[in-house]
This record gives sequence, C-alpha cells and structure tokens, in this order.
Amino acid sequence: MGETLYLVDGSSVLFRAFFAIRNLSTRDGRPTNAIYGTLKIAEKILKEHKPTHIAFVFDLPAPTFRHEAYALYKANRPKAPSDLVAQIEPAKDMLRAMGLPVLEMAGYEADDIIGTLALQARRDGFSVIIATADKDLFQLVQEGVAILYTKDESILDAKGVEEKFGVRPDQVPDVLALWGDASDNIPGVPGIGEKGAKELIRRFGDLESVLSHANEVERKAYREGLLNNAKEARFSRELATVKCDMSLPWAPSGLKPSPPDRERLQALFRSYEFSSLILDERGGKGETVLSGEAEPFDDEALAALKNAAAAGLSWDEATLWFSDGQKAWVLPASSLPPDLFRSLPVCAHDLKPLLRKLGPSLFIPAPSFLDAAVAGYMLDPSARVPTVSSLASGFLNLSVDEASGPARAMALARLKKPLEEKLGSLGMKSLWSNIEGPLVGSLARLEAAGIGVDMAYFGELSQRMAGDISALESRIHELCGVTFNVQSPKQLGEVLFEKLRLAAQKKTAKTKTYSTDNEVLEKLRDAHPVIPLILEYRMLSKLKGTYLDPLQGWVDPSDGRIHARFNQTVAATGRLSSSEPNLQNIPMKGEWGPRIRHGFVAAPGHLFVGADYSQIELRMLAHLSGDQGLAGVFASGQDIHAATAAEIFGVSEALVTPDMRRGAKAVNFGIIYGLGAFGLARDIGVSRGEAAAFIERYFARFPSVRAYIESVEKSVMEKEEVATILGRRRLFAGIARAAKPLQQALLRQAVNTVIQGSAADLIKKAMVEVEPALPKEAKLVLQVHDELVIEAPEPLAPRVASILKNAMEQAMKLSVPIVASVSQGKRWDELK
DNA sequence: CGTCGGTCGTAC
DNA sequence: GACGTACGACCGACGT
Repeated sequence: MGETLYLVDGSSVLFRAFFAIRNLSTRDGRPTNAIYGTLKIAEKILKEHKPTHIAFVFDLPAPTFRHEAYALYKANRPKAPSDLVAQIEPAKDMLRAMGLPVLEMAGYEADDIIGTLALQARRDGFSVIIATADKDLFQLVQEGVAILYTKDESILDAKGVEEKFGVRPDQVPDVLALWGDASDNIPGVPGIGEKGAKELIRRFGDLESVLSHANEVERKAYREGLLNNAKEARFSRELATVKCDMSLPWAPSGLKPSPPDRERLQALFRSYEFSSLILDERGGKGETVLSGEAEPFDDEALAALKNAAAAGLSWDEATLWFSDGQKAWVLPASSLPPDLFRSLPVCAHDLKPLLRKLGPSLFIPAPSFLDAAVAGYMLDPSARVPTVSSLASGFLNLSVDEASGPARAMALARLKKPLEEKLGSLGMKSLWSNIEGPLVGSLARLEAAGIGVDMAYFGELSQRMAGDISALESRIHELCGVTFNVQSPKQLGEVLFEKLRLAAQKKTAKTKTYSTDNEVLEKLRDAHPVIPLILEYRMLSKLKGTYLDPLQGWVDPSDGRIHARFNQTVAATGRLSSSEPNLQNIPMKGEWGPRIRHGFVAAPGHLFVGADYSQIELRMLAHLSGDQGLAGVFASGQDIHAATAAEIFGVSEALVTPDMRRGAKAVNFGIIYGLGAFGLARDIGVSRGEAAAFIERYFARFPSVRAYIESVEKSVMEKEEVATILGRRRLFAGIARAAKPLQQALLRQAVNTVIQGSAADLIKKAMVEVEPALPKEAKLVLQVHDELVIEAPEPLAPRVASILKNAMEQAMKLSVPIVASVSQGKRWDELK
C-alpha cells in the first residue's frame, strides 16, 4: 500500500465552519468560530486518518487567470463577512503551529493547486483524499483520488460521486457549464438549474453532445436556452474546469506534518480562549459545566462501568465514548467487544442510528437500557426531541458541550436515573420497558432490512409519464394562450381567474391569493376545457415528482433496497413517522396507486406477508367509550359504515344505499377527527343543516361516544394532558386559558390523540411481540399505522401469515374484537 | 445560495 | 373558523 496525501480545501472548510458553528468569540469580542471549526476538522482528520502527508490549501485574494479570461468572474460574490475574513490568517497560524503545511500562492486558486497536486501525487504513487465541501472539486475524482465531503463526512470515490451528485466526476464541469454557479458568477444556461443540467448530461453524456442535440430537448425553456447560449455554456465549462497543470513550488513528498509547536499552540489557544471546552450560553448561570477528556477504554473501564448505576454512551462517526458519570473512556467503533452492551446498563441518546451502524448482532442492549431521546419524547411528545445538553440542563442543572463525546457520555450516565424516575412517576415505566424500549431494536432491524424496489419498472413508468406531462403542458399553454408554470399555484391562479376570467371559488388562508386546489378545480371542471388537463397534469407530476423520481435516489447501491427511516420520536400522538423517503404515504387509491405499489417487490424467493387492522380506531373508540351500540356492531361483525348508516337513517341495513353508506363513513371518520357540521357538509355535499342532523343522530344512537368525548374534553381542561390506553401522554399546556378557536382546535387534538395514540400503542405492541415469534428468515419491512408488512421466504409465508395475524389480534384484549386481515404477494399492490 | 413559509397532495 | 397525524415537492420571497 502506498502513502496517502490529504489535500484540504482550506477556504471551503473555513467558510463552512463559519456558518455551521454557533457564534463563538473571545471575551473582548474577536470571532473564533471558524478557527475553532477548522481546528476540529484538522484534529479529526489527524486522529481518524493519521495521514502521512497532508496540506491545507487556501485562496489568496488576487486576480487569477480566470479573472483575466472573464471580467465578471466571481463578480457576483458578496464580500465575505468581516467576522470571517478576520479569522482567515489566525486559522492559518494555528494550522502552521500544529505542524501542518499551509499552501497558497498569489494568482493561483486553491482548486487549481489542489488539482495539480492531486495529479502529481497520483503520478508519484500516492493515494489522494481531497477534503472539501465544494462540489466543484468532485471532477478530480478518479482511480486513487477520492473526496472527503466535509458536509456529511462521507468518502466519495467515482461511484460515490455519481451516487451523490448524479453524474460521473468527469461530467461535473459539463453540469456546471449548464447549471452555472452564481457564487463564482459562472453564467451557465438561463432556465436550466441543477436538476435539468444533470438530466441533460446524463442523457447525452457531455456538454458538446447536449449542444448538438439541443433540438431534441422536449422542454421548451431548456431547448431555447441551449440554442441561444451555446457560447456561454462552453465558456462556463472552461471556467468550471479545474486546472491540473499549474507549475508549483511544492512536491507531494514534502507535504508531511511536522511536530506541533506546543508553546505557540498554547499561546494561540490562550488567545482564542480555547483552553477549556466551549461553554454554551447557559455556562454562566451558576450551572456546572461538563466538558471532557477521555482515557482509552481498558479493563479498568469495563469494571467501573459494570459496577456503575448507569453507563453513558455517546458516539460519532468512528468513535464511542462510555462514562460512569465521573470518568469517560474512548474506543474506536471498529474495536468494539461483542456482547459489551448486553452487560452494561446503557443510557444513550437516539440509539437507533448506532444500532444500524454497528449491526444488531454487535449491539443487543441490556434490558435495563434507556434511550434518552425516546424518554424525552415520551415526557413531552409535542416538543422537539431534546438534545443531551437540554436534558442535562433541565434534569441536572448541568451545562454540557454537545460537541464533546466524553461530555455527552458523562451527562447521559447521570441522566439515566432521573429520566427513569420521571417516567415512573408519570406511569410510563412499562410503556418504556415493554413497548418503546424494545421498539428501538425492532425499528433498527426494520430499517436495516429495507424494502426491494423494481427500479427498471419505476424508470419505465417515469419515462412514460414524462411524455404525457410534457404533452399536457403544451396543450395547457395553448388552451390558455400563454406560457406559464402550471406547477405554480400563483401563476395558475392568475391565468385562470384573471386572464380567463373563470369564477374564483376561494382565497388561500395566508396569502389571500386565488386557491387552485383540487376542490376548486373540480368545481370548474366544466367551465373551461383546460381544467381537466390541469387536473391530469397535477396528478401525473405529483406522482412522478414525489413518488417515482425521488425513490431512485434512496436505493442503497450495496443491496438495491430502500432503507427508509421509521421515526420513533416525531408524531405527537405516539404514531411512528417515516422519512427519507416516506413509505407511509405511497399512493394506494386510484388507477396509479397500485401501479406505484407494484414497484415494491419482495426479494427473490420471498413474499410479502401483510396484515392490516380493520377499523382499528373505531374499534378503539368503541372500547374506550364502552358504547354498547358501537360495540354491538363490531361484535356482530357487520359492515361498520353500513351499520352506522342504518342507525343514522333509521332503516334496516338491507335498505342502506351507497350514498347513505358514504355519508355514514364520513361521519365515522369525522367523529375521530372532531369534524363539525361545516366540514361534513362540504365532504359529502349536503347542506349544513342536514350534516348537523347526521351528527346529532349519530350521537343519539351512540350516546356513550358523545359522553366519552365530553369526558376527555373535561379532563384535558383540568389536567392539561391526556393519556392513551397504555399511558402515553400528550401535554396541552394552557388549554384552559386559550382563546376559543384555538381551544376548540386543541380539544379536537386531545380527543384524537387518545384514539389515534391508543391505536398506535396497539400496533407498536404487536410489532415488538410478533418479532420474536417469527422465523429468523422473516423480517418486518413496513409499518403504515394500521398495517404491518413482513418479507418472508416463500415456503414460510403461510406460517408467517398466521403468526402475524395472531400477534396483531392478540396484542391487546379489548371489549370488542380486534380483526386483522392478512394477505400475501410478490409485490405490494397484491396485498389487499 | 440556502432557508423558510406557503400551497398542494399523498397516506392512515 | 370550520378535520386529526404525518412527509415532502415545488414555488417564490427573503437574506446567509
């Protein structure tokens, strides 16, 4: 193995540190945040990568060949803030004192120095890592040259660049040529942005091919932009290309770190007041400050932690810290002893990502573990999930440097007991130990399993839709007699209601502009031939833009699967949420729903086994309210909406018409959401009076439901909180004193939280109970609020189906039956 | 150039 | 003002 040269884009690192780190300054007001950030990044690179060769490369404020070629080069760039400028030289001083080579040369840009050195180093047999936050440098990546992207600390090789940036490294200048770069005042092609530039380059390969095929580009704005700006684009490409043949006075072999000048460093740290770790804003108010140093993890540490009341655990990219509350110990994540976690009373903050990283086999938490983020969420699920330092401030009156691993570990060790006591005193001890605690591991495994997607199928679907969308767009412009952005509600409103003089239905709440939502357009469907086209356009571009195209970017290349996040600490009612991407709102209805779900496919030899609760929230309401009428409907297994219709309309079920059933269904949903007569009337198209009568008949038929809702409302006004069936709570501070409209909204939230949250408790319980009962080859892959999907080897599917159904139906014993219907299939759309 | 509020639209 | 819980795409205004 040859040696590795780290080339750090000093200007970009400094710039990023300046904006990323909260304001730091010395007592006499000199800013130090960018210096501190640069120091941290330098330390991190030295510690984690131990480079044999390294250099920090900076720009000097002098004209370069690009300025000569292009008078406007960087002319757009606003002057850097003076607080940043003031830190440039001190940061370089500090790097020099650390013994790190600092390179700069008048008339040479850092990018070109880096490019030239990178190539030279490759020729000399080095591997090269370029640390930067600037995508321009992605173009330098090749065999033996990688990027350390400081925005997310990922290492990108050519494949990585393609995944992150969407094109090959050698195509980066071509993309920039079209896209332009406002900060460098590279013009690019007007009308083409990031998305368009990448699409065009991916399609045609490079700038020249794009220009020569400009006539084939469907989108008018792109086509005209290309035809009219070929010269500018070529010129932009030149500007955006890093020069790799500069003549430089440095050789890669000479770029070695030398021993730090300790005395000079000490003096600089004293001057910048870095001597202790940073105090946060609360540091001055009589609180103890927890910062920290850590010793290497050894047997002594292990013994201390095993005997401690709690083992605080924190981590970053590659390092773990443990603490018994007094001392802290550090070890590389890679040298983690198996079984360690099982033997320690761990307290961590947001454990799931670590679990994902280490793999569940390395990390099986002891039963006594606590996740401080989840605990904080349980204590107040509407609040933003607290940080370690905010918890420490609240529970320990302690100020903690959130950026320090040892300090976080130490605080977490001390937090375990008070958090557990608080959960206990609020009656949520078993909610933690039976549900939320085990769920941390379940969700980590679910996320790690991911779900398979048929990208070729999605690609084809997307392409077909692109043609339809573009045709619709042209036709819409034609019919309206004007070219405009159909995706802009503002522009669309102006065209429909001013130019075409259609009857405006309503204004939007905040901006008082014409509303153009579905409801409005449906009312106008027959008022102008363009309206149906706009509705069609909306639907297609929504589906393509939200559910088809972005999914590609979430496929993990290592296994071809999507590993979405299932968040445990987001929804105020206790539900899970899903993001990156959200797999809980993939379309289901309409002709396109199944087509999109069809793209989610079980692994070869496997099947999806899915089960969803039938009417779980209404069943939960029947149980919570004890309403005999509602319970009777469920007990007899009738169609709930038809039965409700029969009750409301006072006819036998045989005489219930589809319209009556539809109305009853809306009432049933409305009850759960606190619907009023106004909303119901709008939903089912009856008069407000009729709607009010429906609601009144509903409550007359199911009187305990009304009584129950009123009891929840009374209780939340007194206690300012509600609790679900398993004791999960949600706070409604100040509800009693709130203004009427707000109070009404809060009351609806309160009632809905009990119902929705209790249903969430139920399916969470089912999740943690079903997992241990499954064959080990079967994995949970989705949770969609009332639905669980398991992926199982085909021969095991029938067994898994019965285990799943059983676990879901037996998770709680309610006064009404709980029914889960199972189905299986190769693709998601086959689950019914 | 990034952030953020607004609007719209999916899911349960 | 009027129906609860989410996520996120796109637009457009605003100020890092």
